[in-house]
Amino acid sequence: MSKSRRSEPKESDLEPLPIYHHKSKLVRAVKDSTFLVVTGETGCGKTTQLPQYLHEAGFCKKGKIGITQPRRVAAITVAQRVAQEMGYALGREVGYQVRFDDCTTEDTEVKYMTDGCLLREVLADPGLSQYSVVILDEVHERSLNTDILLGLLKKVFSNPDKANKGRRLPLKVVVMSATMETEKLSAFLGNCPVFVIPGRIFPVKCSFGSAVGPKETESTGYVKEVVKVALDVHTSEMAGDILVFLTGQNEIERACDMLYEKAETIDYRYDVHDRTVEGLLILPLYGSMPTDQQRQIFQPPPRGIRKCVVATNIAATSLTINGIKYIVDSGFVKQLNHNSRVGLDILEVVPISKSEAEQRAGRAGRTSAGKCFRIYNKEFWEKCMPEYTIPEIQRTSLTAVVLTLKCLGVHDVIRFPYLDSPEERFILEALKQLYQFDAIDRRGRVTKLGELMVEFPLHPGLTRAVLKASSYGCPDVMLPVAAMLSVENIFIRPGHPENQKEADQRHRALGSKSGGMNDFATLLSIFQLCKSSEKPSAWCKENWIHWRALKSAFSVETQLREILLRLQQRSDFPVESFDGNKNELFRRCLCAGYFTNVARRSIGKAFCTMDGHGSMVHIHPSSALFENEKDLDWVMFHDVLVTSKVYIRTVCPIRYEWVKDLLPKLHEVDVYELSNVAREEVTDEEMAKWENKEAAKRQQEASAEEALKKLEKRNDEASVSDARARYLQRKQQKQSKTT
DNA sequence: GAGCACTGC
Repeated sequence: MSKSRRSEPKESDLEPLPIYHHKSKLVRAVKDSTFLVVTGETGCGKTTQLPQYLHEAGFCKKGKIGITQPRRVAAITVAQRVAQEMGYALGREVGYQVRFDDCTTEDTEVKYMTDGCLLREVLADPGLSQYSVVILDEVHERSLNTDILLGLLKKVFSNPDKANKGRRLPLKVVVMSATMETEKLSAFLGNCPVFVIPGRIFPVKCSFGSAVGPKETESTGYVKEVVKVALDVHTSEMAGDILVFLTGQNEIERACDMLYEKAETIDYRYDVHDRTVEGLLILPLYGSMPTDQQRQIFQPPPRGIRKCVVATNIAATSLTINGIKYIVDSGFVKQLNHNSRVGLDILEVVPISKSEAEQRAGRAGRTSAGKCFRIYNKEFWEKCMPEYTIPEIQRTSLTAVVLTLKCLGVHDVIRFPYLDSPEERFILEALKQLYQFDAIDRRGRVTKLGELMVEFPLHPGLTRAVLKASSYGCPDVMLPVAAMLSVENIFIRPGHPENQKEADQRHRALGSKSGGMNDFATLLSIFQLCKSSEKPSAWCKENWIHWRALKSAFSVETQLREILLRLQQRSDFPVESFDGNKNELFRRCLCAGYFTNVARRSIGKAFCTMDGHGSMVHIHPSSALFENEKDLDWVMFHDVLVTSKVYIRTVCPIRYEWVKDLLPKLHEVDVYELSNVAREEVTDEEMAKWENKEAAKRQQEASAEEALKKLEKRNDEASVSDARARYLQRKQQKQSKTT
């Protein structure tokens, strides 16, 4: 470990990284206070260099340096590079840990990891006693896990004397962010010092278009506009590749078709500023694309050909393409938002934030100066685009988060120090759901079951079903289903109608192989058929199944099985017995996790949900139960999709008797009481008062049947029908545009 | 009668 080896910048570039000039001051700043905010644009070297400086300064003598990243690939590639720069073998002194891949040893001193991994570590060791420094990187991205870690570290180490008691070395916390919101971060961490490192990126000139105004938003056909602008760039700008931002697979394929058609009609050999642009290489890019196809994006185009990549937001942070000089920004993104009023996750197209627009523009300035063409106008920028993207913690279901916090001893989850607090009703909804799952009791305390549940990297409903099945001794049927439901969509639905027909037929056939009336059983049988087939990847191709998704389902299932085995060795693991038929047992176990997702047959083909909102829903055409509704009364479903109708997807029939005892639980909890419980420890007297009130209320709502009638009357589907109305309006406008 | 962005444990 010679000092000189590490103290020189190892970049092959002649110019040292900007951070190099601040080395000694930076190390001093870390030593001087518990919290430090470091800010610097991409390319300043903070992610790779700071841990090396701290290592050299002796921070690893009594603990590790841990650096979190929001993405797996980033954690792995950065660790590789740092190991190389320090002259160590990866996995020894410098290592990384991500799910399914732990490349560290006990002696690892500098450890890169995903934020989710560190959160898991905190659950096992809340004081992070192994670390001398924890660095949270990319904090400006506001990922759910990073936000929670930030709150936890603040809560624990705001009182460093107390928190560092018994530690060999006081813990240092460094929070790294691109330039935005640094004052806010510093204020959050008790006005801690901020260290600014200049960046090393090239200027990007941005211009606004005229196509999209605030009143038009997504209905204007921005796809067409984006295509037009991209072609303009192609025919009038100097050499350099183009990156176009759109929102989804469908749009991207449409845009590529249009570009292809129009680029063909362009007279080849365009004379642009004395350079010859011969043609355009059009490449789509989105997450569910096969990986080898994704790789093509990175190859330089043939001589004289301009590359035009049409991508989702995947190109904003996850993938970096070299040679991009021009950005065409649609101004929209597809985002999953949780709606607590109806208890649904709704995937919708929304305008991006100003900070996100800057991020997109920045993609053109990585290797040289660039240009960014925004298709929307200045008015749209000012009136429709928020300053910053709403952080994930404010637009996601918090059930799992609240359980995690409670297990970490954070009783008052409402007044937890969030950098940005979620709305109280999101938290109340989470508390209610945890209570329904028996994960917390009426006093808001974690139950034994809750302690088991937090161990699983799954949505709490899935975990509940897995634990139920395990207590009945049949985890083998539930683990694969839970795994299949927690990975990305496994069904391929191609764009071309002929292939579509074939894919649909294949999927339907897989459904009937498993009995024909249970989508969960279909998932189980796909898992088993593929696993036992001789050539699983060929089997997937034949059946229009995503092999990549299925592979990850296999790994998830293995992981879940290991966790379960470990937990079953505990003496208090629940054991129950059942002597009905297996098919029924399977569905009953699912109900334990999904009794909130139960619907009863209503007028026509519609079903009415029992979740307290009484929304009208329809079975999705991809379900095996579709068009077999006649004999159905009660069904249970996994997820909801809002498009032309409100659809439930992944469905199976159930019997009312199975959920009869669970349904009252949907109505008995008064969330406001629960929130008071969450705020403070209640006395026995208060508790008794509350329980009396609850009992009286239960008497009033004598049966679930009655509650059901009430619900059907309430017909409280306002938000859903709003969303549906917007969708129909958009569709209509789109149609009128095309005719 | 079909409209799924991206992460992460």
